[in-house]
Amino acid sequence: MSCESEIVELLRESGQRPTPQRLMILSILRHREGHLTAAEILSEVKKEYPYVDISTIYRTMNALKELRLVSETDMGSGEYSYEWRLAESHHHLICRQCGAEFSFESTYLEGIAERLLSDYGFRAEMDHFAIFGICKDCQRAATSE
Amino acid sequence: MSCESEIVELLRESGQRPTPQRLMILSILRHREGHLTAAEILSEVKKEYPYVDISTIYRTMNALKELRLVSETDMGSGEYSYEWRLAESHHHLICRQCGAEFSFESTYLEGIAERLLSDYGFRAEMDHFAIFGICKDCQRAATSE
DNA sequence: GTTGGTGCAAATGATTTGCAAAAGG
DNA sequence: CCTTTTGCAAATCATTTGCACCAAC
Repeated sequence: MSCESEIVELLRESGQRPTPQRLMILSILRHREGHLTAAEILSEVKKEYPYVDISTIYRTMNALKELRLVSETDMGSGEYSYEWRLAESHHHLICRQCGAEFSFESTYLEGIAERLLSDYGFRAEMDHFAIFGICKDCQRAATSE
Repeated sequence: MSCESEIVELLRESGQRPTPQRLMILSILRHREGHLTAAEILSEVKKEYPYVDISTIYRTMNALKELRLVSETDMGSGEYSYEWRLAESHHHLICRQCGAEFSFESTYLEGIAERLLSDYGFRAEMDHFAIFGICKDCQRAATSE
């Protein structure tokens, strides 16, 4: 991949080592669209190298989180989801009734970060939001009861 | 309290019973500003009645969550925070460097829910958001390094 | 009485950690 | 070599659950 070397560089700069495990994890994060849980990443990596441990996934995710290369999102399932941050920015609508997920473009939230910066001096990182609510279908079902 | 009876009514309507434990929990949620973790609620309730169990707190929070009386928010600490939903709506800015918390008015996000409803038919519940980023002081510290 | 709620203890499940061995630079 | 990372196993920690007893209606 074209930007593989940039990432290796980034890891090195922060005193970290581009081990094969990490490169496999990175490749999976970058080539699979959307968010993955630690367990999902683990099972993908195991296809290539069955000896990886879940702790390595978590340790890698924490390292990448600090480098701001991945985002960690609470999708309401009890486990976190991770996503490559340089993917096209978007957010999620999650129906708390039927569990359906929709994504929407980040343009909806664009103005907010600017206002928070000018009003509070706070540099908000609005990468990957999960917004809970009720979807169209469940609303219809509720009113027709 | 003035609206105590309304809440008791709400519980009854959904087939639930206003037990002393629940009333204590409700009172704490309504009289303490801001968000509380399950453990914090527990220790408050224990001041009055030392036999409560943490499981009762969780069961009550889940019941109140379903009645939409409390919100549950991931504040990034590894445990959820709960808050009385009818409190004045606001959101949180949390600095991921120093951990400082600021709140901001819900007006910032008001337009978004409307747009999500008209564009996607999704009724978003944007009660109590936690937005992570870098606060003013930590930005200043970073640039002056 | 019947249903729902509590306390307790035990289970669960995600995430973290200690440690000795292996690998990177 | 010296430092970081790994795999493994064990620990941790928040949350949930089974169950017998109790309380509300």
